[in-house]
Amino acid sequence: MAEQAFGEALLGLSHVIQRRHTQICADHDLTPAQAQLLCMVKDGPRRMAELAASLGMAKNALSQLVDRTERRGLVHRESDGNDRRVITLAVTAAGKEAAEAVHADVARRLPDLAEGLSPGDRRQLHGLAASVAAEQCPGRTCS
Amino acid sequence: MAEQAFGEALLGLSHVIQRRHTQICADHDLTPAQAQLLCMVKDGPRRMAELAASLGMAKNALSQLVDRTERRGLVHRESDGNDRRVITLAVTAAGKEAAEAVHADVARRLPDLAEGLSPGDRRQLHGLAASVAAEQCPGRTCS
DNA sequence: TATTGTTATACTCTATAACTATA
DNA sequence: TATAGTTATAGAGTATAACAATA
Repeated sequence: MAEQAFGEALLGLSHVIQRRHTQICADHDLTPAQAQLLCMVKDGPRRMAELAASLGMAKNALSQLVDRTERRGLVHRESDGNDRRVITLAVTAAGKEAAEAVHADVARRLPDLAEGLSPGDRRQLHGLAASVAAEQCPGRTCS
Repeated sequence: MAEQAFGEALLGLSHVIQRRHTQICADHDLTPAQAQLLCMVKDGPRRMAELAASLGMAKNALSQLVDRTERRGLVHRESDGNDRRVITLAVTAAGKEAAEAVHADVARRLPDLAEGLSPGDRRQLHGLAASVAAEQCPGRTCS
């Protein structure tokens, strides 16, 4: 068994997680980007600028992602009224349903990746992953 | 501090790793896909079909990735001689240099993500990540 | 003038289907 | 006929730059 450096091990873990997540999203006819967007608006409308910042993407990239997601009937743009420059994004009923289905499936199927570990090791990994993610990217609990 | 489910914690960890890796690749003027390709051919030529299987992508998708990478002067196609259908892919000098630079940078900078952990926790995470990655995706040690 | 969001354009990545050349 | 690889086409994602409307 080759000694694998820490960096490579993290990268390998990330790859298997990403691959499984993409599959889960695809099973619900979603791309990962759209699933993430839905997750952030499923509990109430949010401004475009706020979403772009949370997603770590430029506002124009978000605008294009929203275009595609809106075309699928999963979200819709709304005017805010007070400031007429502002657009808020809300989920549709179909979007909310999809978001919750993916979220449940992530919780159910992603942990399978660690099925080869002992229960104690799984708990360890759970805690360490949460700790690193929280430190590097605070306020980002999304499927 | 919100209780984060295991699936969400894994996803959060994967996101921060992926983001950092993409940045490291970009610092060397590479995309993650191209860096991965370079990594697989940097120690000797490989057949297209073999590469496609290793990368988990269809052979036509690989052909296109190779097109872009070859256009940048990082790899080049060679005929195998024996079977004239076969094409082998080799790195150029520039490609080899880039591959090794990225590889070194991954080893140097990716572990920083875990800098908030104790040395013991880092060792734990290292072992657990390597174990899960090896089980889910054997033979895949690549930057 | 500064801010919010969009449009235009370009490039990467990946997928499906149809294709060429060799075996 | 089967295999190795390519080409055509399309859609998703993201980036930069220029733009429109509102404050």
